Amino acid sequence: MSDLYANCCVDITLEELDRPFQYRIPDELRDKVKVGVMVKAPFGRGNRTISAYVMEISDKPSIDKSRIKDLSEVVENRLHTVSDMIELAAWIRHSYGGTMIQALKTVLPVKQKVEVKSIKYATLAVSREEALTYAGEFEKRKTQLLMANILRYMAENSQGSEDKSFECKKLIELSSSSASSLASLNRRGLIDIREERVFRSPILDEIKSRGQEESKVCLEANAEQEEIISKVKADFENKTPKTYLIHGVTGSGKTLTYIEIIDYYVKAGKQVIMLIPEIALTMQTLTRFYARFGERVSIINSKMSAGERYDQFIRAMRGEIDIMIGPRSALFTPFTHLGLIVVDEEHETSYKSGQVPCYNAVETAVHMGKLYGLSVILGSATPSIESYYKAMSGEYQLFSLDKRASGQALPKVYVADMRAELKEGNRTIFSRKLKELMDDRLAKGEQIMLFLNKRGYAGFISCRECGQVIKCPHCDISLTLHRNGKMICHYCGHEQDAYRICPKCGSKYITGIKAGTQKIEEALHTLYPKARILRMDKDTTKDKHGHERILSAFAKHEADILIGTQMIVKGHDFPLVTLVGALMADMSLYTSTYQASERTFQLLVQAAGRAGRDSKPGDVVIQTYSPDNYSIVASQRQDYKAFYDEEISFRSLMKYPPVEHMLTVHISSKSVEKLERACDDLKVDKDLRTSFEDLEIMGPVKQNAYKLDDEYYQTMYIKAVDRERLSDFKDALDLYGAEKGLLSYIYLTYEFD
DNA sequence: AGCACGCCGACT
DNA sequence: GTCGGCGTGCTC
Repeated sequence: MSDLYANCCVDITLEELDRPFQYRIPDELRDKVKVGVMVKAPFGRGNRTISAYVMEISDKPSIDKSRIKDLSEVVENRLHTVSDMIELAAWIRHSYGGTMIQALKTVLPVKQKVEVKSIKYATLAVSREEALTYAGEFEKRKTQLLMANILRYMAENSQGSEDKSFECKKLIELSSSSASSLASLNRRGLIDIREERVFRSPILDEIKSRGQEESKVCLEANAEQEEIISKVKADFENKTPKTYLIHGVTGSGKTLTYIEIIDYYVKAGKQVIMLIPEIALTMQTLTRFYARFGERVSIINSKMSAGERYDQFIRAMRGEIDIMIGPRSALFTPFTHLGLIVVDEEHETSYKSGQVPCYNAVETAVHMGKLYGLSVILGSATPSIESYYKAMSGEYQLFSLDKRASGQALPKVYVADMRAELKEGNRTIFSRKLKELMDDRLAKGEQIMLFLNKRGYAGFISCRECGQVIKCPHCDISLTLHRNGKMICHYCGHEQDAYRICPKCGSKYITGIKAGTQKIEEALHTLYPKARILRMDKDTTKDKHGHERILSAFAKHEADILIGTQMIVKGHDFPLVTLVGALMADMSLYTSTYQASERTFQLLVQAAGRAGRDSKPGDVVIQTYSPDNYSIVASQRQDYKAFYDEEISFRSLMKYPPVEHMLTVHISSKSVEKLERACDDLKVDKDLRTSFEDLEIMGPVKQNAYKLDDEYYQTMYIKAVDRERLSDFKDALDLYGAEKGLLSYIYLTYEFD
């Protein structure tokens, strides 16, 4: 019998090793080795044992037979995953970067080894004086200079505290020595090396059950909902599954629609994954699913340990459950008869992973739909521009739910023009309309939420008299004020002196805007000495459960007014809140990203949705310096379509996604000089530019936070009509870095759209 | 990443 | 000679 070979992906996260390695399958392992299984194999000169995943099995060797080693063993008792998952991992690697092993690990239901991420620390094992003596001797011998460097550095930097510890990686850098000299010192017993496990900080504990049940859940689908349900059913029966986008205003009964469709799939013997932003994983939603599907539903969340999550995956694999509900990681539940993926609140940013590979769960779900022939339903009250654009172009089928299921009216929204308030002598933070409504609610004993939009506060410059915000003439993105008195665009690098007077109206009230939740609290105290006020921001939520403590206190009506930033507008239901004030609503309009308007609109619509959830009607006051801006106007009318039309014409004019595609390249280094030299070279490199003439390449330019954690950053933006060209550019840039030998001290990270 | 190999200066 | 630090190169 001829030999069989396994092409494996080794479990070492390193660019150079990100390619298949081939091993011979020994006869006794033949029936155990399958695509997707985890194996142990000898690797490197020392034949140390490493883990690997089998990607492919073939009968011919791809390199000289003598160089191929045997697999040592198959790691059993793990979930074997179908080759589909490997294809998916390959797509994730290609689309979002990183190494294959990183992509595989996000996709495969592997019992993560309790995040064995650890940091090593070194401590002097001898006194400072002795260390210096040793260093002197090492220097004398002229051959152990690096060890001397380390000792000297440690001795000099541990004044005062005797057993100060140094992070090994940094120590090596700062004392310009090497890993082997550090190991040598350890062997000699001059230093101690201690390893400390680092646990990733879990996503804020925000899901604690609220305990209040939704009183009137409509159990019957109405005509609007029924139309969606029957259309999706029909597509399923005709075996033409599609991707659908449901645009439904708050309270229009999206969840009921999902439940009906899910029920249909489950009855047809299919399994379902439902993604929910972590923040919205409340008891309210979950109890509805339990009520309908009972034990056939499972939930995973970030509070669960790796082991608990793994157990749920095993249940899914065995077919013990039909529905998995969870955050983005639930997307990779290893169902064997998956038929449908639902993504609720699809516009939420938490669907983008923060770690490599930075996959977007919405895009990935849609891709999985195509790959495996699944129906995919995306739902939101404020769909992302990307998704709506795809719905408009016919890639997704669009459904709208325009009416509230209960027939209740949407809150009344007022816009307060803060320029007019100033002109008419009101110098306080609150507009007269907001003040009037606050008086009223406090008198009635109803609750108020004040939402301070601080998102992306980055020192942009605006005129308090006319509301003019200074923007880049090339990018239509607000300029940021730097300490040196210059205004800079960090997309294209445009730079000019800061204005002293407003270029539009000549007013001298042109400044960077400042405000904070404390200021608002103080103002409220003066205005309403008797009102009970809660403030939620970084200061008041420092301790572990600060967040929940404040929210539950407010829910119990222990306060009349809640002040906070973004964190108070998402997913919390407070039935007694009948007034929402959005202060500085336009703040997020001028962040330096092309999504500024989209974020603003979404935030305002969501904030507005907090008012009048119960029987009493709600009011909303939006305070702004730019009442004419389309995101403000559209959010006042709660008119998504109007907002979308304006926004998409802006995006196509400026060639921003989704009309065209954009790649952000972060270039970083520990050394300023090396970074600047490399970036200057890059700016003028002909080869790269001539082979990518069809792309618009901007930068590299210095970032706003130029230095971060001892690392210096510059950024490049590349725009292209075709997304594939951006992937090409990424590969070319990687190659450029490798050829010029830059990669040892310069890091490149990529971000698409 | 982590290991072995080999160069080269220093010391017996 | 030979010991050992430290840079280099490679991994099926």
